[in-house]
Amino acid sequence: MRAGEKAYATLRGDIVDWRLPPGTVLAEVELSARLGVSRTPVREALARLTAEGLAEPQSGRGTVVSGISLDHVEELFELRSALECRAAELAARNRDREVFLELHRQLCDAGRLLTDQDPTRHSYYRLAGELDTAIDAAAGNHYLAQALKSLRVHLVRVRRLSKDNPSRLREAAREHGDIALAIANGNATVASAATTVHLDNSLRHLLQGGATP
Amino acid sequence: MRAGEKAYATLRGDIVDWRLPPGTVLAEVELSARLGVSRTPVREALARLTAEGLAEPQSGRGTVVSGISLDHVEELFELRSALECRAAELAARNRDREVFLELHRQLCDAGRLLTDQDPTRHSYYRLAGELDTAIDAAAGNHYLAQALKSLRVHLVRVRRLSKDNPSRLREAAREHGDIALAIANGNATVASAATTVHLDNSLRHLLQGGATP
DNA sequence: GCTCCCCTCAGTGTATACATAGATGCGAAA
DNA sequence: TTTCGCATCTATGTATACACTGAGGGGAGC
Repeated sequence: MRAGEKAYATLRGDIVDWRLPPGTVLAEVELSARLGVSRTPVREALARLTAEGLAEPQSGRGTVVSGISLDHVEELFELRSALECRAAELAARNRDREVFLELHRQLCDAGRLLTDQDPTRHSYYRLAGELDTAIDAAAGNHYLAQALKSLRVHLVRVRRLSKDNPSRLREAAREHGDIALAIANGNATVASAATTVHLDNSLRHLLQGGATP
Repeated sequence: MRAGEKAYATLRGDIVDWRLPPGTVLAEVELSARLGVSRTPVREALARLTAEGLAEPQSGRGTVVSGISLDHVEELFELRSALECRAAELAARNRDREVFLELHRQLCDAGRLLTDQDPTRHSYYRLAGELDTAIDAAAGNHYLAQALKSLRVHLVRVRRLSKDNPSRLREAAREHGDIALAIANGNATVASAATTVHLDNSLRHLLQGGATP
């Protein structure tokens, strides 16, 4: 792997997983020593992180990990809602019916995924991610997919703001199932509405300190 | 101005104004010679352009100006519609009534701006830009504004795909006036609907080879 | 004559040296 | 004692040298 790519991936992971909390100073010389590469690829990585909004230039000198708080979450969800509702509408028009029926079946059955001893909820989040991927693919819009991709980075960070809550995750799985079913049925209006409902529930639980996938 | 900033601004302008058409190879050594800076700031500029989608890595080696065609325009407008409709709704809720009433007045009077001998339609596009800025500010959503900002770069490129059409511009001004009025009235539903109508008209005229601001 | 392999070269990837600007701390003066 | 100014220093901005990879062309073999 290229050194610049490695530096970027490492820093991005560290920021998203809160190993580098907001406000952390990203000094080029220190990072190049820690990551074992020279300053040039580190600079490239910092530029990419800044473009994504994960880092910010600090008063014209230096770079710091960008802050994210519950104040920002409402704005983030407003954008998310706009993008995901539209994606769901487009997906409902162009979808492969069988794909979303299968996702619907799996999501209805997701309760089992949450009863086992998987503390990271890995299998659940993977299924939710598959729904996102399927919607992006069915929507067939490169620009929309790109906008959603850059948005999801921030959403992963936000997820760490609060603890997972099994009962909320089960509700969320059901809501995801509603979305998948509406898309399978080719009903754009219902798909958009189900997405709106899901995001509103997620946001409220998140602001209450509950779980919000 | 910093060399990297200068290189970025120059290349960005050249790409947006079609002086560097899609497919143009952006070679680091050639650019550093042409721009009078070393390869380091050129690399920084190319990285930023790639992140914005104005340039693309070519088969793992080199960078080329990204293509944009009428095939992409529909996708671009789909994303634009999702973002601008939501922005209009938010603006309608939080707006300063007087600001948008004033914009409405100016837009209703925009016919005069188009009758004079301004071939670049500078004064008209400036007014349209003021409406965009006012909506972004009233919406009060940093993430949404950022998404719209990165989208508008591509829209400027698209504008060059077709010639300006005075009669379409006059219609567009009226549509903009409708949007401003709905926002001034605090009616989110109408603001969103007016935006949808405006974008649909713009897209259809663009695809017919007419003007589309 | 065609195809495959090797050599060359061009251009990117990385490292490092040097320039420069902003910040910080210390000292002096009011 | 406090404030202002200067010096120093640290971290970034830029340039350049070197390494390496991938592509393209030419030659040889089948």
